[in-house]
Amino acid sequence: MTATRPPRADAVRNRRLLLAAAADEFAEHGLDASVADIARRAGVGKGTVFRHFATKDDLVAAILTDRMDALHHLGERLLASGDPAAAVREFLTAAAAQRQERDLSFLAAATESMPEVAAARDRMMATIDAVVARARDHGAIRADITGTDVFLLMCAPNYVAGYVPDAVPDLWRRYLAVILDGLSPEGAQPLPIQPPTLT
Amino acid sequence: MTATRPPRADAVRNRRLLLAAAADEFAEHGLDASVADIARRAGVGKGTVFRHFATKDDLVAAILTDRMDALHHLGERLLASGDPAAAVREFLTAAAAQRQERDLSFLAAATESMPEVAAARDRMMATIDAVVARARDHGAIRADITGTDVFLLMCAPNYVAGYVPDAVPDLWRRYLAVILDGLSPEGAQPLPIQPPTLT
DNA sequence: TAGCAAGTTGACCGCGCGGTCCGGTTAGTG
DNA sequence: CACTAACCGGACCGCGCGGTCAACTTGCTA
Repeated sequence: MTATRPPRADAVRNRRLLLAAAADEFAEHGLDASVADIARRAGVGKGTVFRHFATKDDLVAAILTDRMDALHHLGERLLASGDPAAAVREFLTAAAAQRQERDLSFLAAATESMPEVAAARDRMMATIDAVVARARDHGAIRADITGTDVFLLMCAPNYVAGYVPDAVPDLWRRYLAVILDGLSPEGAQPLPIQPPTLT
Repeated sequence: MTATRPPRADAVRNRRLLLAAAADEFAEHGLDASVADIARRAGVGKGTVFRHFATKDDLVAAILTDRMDALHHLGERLLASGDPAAAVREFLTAAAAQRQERDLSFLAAATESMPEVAAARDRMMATIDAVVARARDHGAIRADITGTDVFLLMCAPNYVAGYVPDAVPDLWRRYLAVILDGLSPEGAQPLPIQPPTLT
């Protein structure tokens, strides 16, 4: 048996500091944020970064899985609540709000092949599927929309709003509203092209 | 007076080769595509790149202005044609098709501060404003949508479709249809947040 | 066809990156 | 309290980048 000791207190603290600093640094400078800057921001040496995360990609993966799991848990809570239509609306709103605070969506492309990230995404996808299926069954959203569609459309409001130079706070709400109108059964035209499946 | 000679024939050819090679290389490797690779792909030396474009950013700017001007001219043609609703639909379809062939939308962020790019964007924006205003006046799209809104929403279908791993051709059409339904007056809920203005 | 400005080339430069490594430090244990 | 394994820090490495330059080649003109 590998009876591993619990990690030292400072190691736990530094790991948390590093994740926070990295999220901030990536949000400000994109994927090009340097490991040295992240270490400086966290107040530790560069070597400490690589002790906790073998490569820069592993660090990115850790941030992403944390964020996706947060949405996963939110989805489960919404499923337990009553209103199927509100659940979809609130899920998409929360996802956009998370991205508004710190837009890290570009990190997804960099780590799509890492199994831990894929697993977290699958967990989140399963929850979205459930939320969307329930709303569809209640006629709260159009019949030809799948969970995968909603997953893909999730990031669009922030992406769109991000093109405005001096960040208008909450502008994403405007485009989320447009997309929600597009998802509603009212006045829906038939969709071309079959819905996609992931992996 | 500065009576400049016309450029030499090989210089004109190389400039064209470089723009094409750079567009391909950026589409494949993102903004990180190296100048050396672009030169190799165009079949010229690295020095030649910097003779035509003072910096890598200038090269990016040249590609972007070309593409935006193409859409600008399309918009003008659509304005001359009859159907206001079809004009919006066709403009957005063409914009998405351009991005489908080679997605270079990420280049915009890198050069947003360059005046020549801003000028090309403003030309395109003016055309979009006209196309959207005409459609709005005819009741073809909802009353609370502006040209800037459409400009911002333009890239969303490709962005959304781009998250699917093994590129489903024309998947963007599905999400363009969702957004077009969201832009239609039918079943439109009031939008939160005022429409943005650029610069 | 002679002359030359314009164009081309690839070796070269400095820089900052991701990642390594080892000597010094410190938190937890018996 | 003394010991030690885990942890930390930052100098260091090799690499590939954007950009420069001086020697060479070539399309145009008179």
